Amino acid sequence: MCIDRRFSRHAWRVTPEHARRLQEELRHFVIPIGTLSQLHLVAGADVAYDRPSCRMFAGIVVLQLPDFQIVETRMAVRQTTFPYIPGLLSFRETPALLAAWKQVSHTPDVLFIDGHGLSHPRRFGLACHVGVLIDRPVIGCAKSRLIGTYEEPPPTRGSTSWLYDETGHIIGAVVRTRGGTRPVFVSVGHRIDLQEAVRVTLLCSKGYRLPEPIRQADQFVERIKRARRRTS
DNA sequence: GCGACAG
DNA sequence: ATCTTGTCGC
Repeated sequence: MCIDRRFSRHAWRVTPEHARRLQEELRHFVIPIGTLSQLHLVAGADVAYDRPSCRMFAGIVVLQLPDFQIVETRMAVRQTTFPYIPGLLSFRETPALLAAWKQVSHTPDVLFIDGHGLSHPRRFGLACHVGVLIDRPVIGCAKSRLIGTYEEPPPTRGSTSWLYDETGHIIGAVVRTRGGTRPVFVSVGHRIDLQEAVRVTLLCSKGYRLPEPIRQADQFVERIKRARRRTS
């Protein structure tokens, strides 16, 4: 029986209440400023789940610019130990992502994470959590909204609009990385400002909706999962 | 109580 | 995220 089913019955180390308290504590360590002095190596991180075995496959792919050639791929497998709860995603995926990160030898100039950063209920989404722990520039790039309001950006590639919180403060950007398709939600993860995050996201978008680093990480973990689906 | 809700 | 084949459209 996997953790998602045990959830309603009992036992984990960190309860949702505790997790939220930790986010309120850790949010103060996020550095929402900074620009990249160079952009030679970029990386993307993502996680895939295998329902039946309750395992998760975290992967990190490092690419070199300007050709986007893959220079390194690393992965880690972990048993799922925390349920998916909107706003607490990092407590589910961070352990596996960190395990994969520790194996990376080509330290990238920036890391793209598949999820939100500051555009989060407590301003501490997955991108911030991972960013603070590895203390490296991280950009949060999510495929859908978690919180905030925004106006649909023009349908042409490169157009953007801001994402605001209930107070009217900017917490992220809605970016059209490709014409004719839904935009992505970019936010600060760590050690980079929003403007720079948007700029780099567009620079790394190679004709697809998802920035190339994340798209590659996506395919990578998907392949790993299929290849190991029958092993235990 | 009702609707929203990253992956 | 995952379950899943073909199909409509640029």
